[in-house]
Amino acid sequence: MSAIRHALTNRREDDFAAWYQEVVSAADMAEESGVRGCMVIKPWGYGIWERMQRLLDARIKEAGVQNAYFPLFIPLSNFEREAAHVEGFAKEMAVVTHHRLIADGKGGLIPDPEAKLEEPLVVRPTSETIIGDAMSRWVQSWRDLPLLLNQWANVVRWEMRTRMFLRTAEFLWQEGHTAHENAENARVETMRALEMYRAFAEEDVALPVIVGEKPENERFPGAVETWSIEAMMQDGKALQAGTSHYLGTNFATAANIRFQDREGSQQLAHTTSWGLSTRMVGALIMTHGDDDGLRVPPQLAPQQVVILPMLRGDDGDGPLLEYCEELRGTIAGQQAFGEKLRVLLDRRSGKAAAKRWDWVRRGAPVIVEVGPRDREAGKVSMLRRDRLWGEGGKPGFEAPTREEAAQALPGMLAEIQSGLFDEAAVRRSRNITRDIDSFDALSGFFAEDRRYPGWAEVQWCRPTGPALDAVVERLKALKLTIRNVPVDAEPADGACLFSGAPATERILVARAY
RNA sequence: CGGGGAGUAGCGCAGCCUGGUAGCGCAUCUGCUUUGGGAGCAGAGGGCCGGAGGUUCGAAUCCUCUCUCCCCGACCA
Repeated sequence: MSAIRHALTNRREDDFAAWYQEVVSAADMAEESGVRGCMVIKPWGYGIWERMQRLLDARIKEAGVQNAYFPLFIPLSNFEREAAHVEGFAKEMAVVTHHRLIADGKGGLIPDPEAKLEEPLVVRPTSETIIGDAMSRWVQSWRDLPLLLNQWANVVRWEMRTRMFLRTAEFLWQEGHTAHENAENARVETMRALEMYRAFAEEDVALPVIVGEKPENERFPGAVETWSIEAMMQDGKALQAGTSHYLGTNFATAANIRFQDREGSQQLAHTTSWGLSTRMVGALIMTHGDDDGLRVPPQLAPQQVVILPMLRGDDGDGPLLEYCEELRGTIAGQQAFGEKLRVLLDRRSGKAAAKRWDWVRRGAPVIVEVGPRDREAGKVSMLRRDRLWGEGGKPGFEAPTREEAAQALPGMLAEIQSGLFDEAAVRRSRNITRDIDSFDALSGFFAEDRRYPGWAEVQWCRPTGPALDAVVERLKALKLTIRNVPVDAEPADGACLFSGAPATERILVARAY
């Protein structure tokens, strides 16, 4: 046993679910709201989401996609138009039926029966239908295409079982919606968005992902093809971190998105949609968190450096704060990742040593503590969140001069960013097995007592219809799902794990969130 | 939505079985001491016990309903 006294009470290896919840609250990210499945996202958690928004939004705009905003409410008749879409979402819709409340005579309020809506409105679970409606008006000619739109919005899906950030009834996301002249162009856009998500996940979130196509049974309701990026959490489970769909002409047919082509005839547009949500914050926690709380990759940290003066409530505080303020200014003048460093001087009274653990739990990448002796020596005490523990179970402080510290920070933050990615990538590759060639071997690999089973990449022959259903059922008995067909996998060279027929491709099989 | 568990101070919990004016630890505030690594001592503040009904002289405690959270399952972009 180590002498380390961790900042959290739950250990990942003991109870991963309890640990996850402790991080969410101990890192001050979010809390329950009293409304089923809905959470309050607190400043530190929302600050991380805002960083995600900023970095992903830049990538979206770089691709020539424009932001717009569409209504929260969708007329029921509008939503009804695409059959598969309806079937996929109808079970989890919030519906608005009245527009006024009246007193119930017992001190409460009830919906006014006189104020019933002629047509109910549904709260968007996603916006294909209402954006399709707009597109049908905006698209008249081939010259109007491609139409590339995105919106940052909240959506509501009445989930039966919710978990903070991972599956909430209301969540925040961006949804891209594009319309194109033909299938090829739409497919190119589908893959562009997918690659954008991969780059965002790996470069900004430090989250290694596997890019691939979802099997038929996992497709978005109404899609022709669904693609995903899949990430491995520290308990070995998979999390879908972003998806991109080629919708064919399904939604164009439903919404009547037609245009006159170059030859003068009417054509249906081919559309795509792609989304990434606050679920990514959950992925961040379960990938980079440790037994002392969250570790935020510097690219996403609302504050990359936190300065903690050792205040004593005496005459020494003034000069010390002055020294820290100068340090803050010097650091803020530095750049990392092409942006000014985000640095906070935490002036709250109280011992630095006590406040330190707040910032450790929140996962600020670098903590700089400064005491009177540091000031006299022109130094600081620096602590990296990714190398928290030093010798003897004590925090691993370093003591550079103030100038050295400021100069070292940009490189240090870049190192932390890539270090977090490398750590996650190593863990993932260590936990993907590729040598399973029978269903029995698969069962054994995912036996109940295996705490961290990881993922299996196996070969199959891409069955469809009832044959696929049978495969899905067999996997379900092992609590497994097909995550995707990785685009980077080796070609098949053996037999299908399920049918014994010659395999056509490799799939990723895992337990999932 | 089915099975199980839980809601009492900011956080973690005891009290409930056997009804009698609400308690502990941490945190907070005040004072003194301490002062380079998650301080010590003393004192203080803070809760209509998730909510609504009911039983009772009296309900955190017993009964009914309801809301929310957690775990397992079903469902699931």
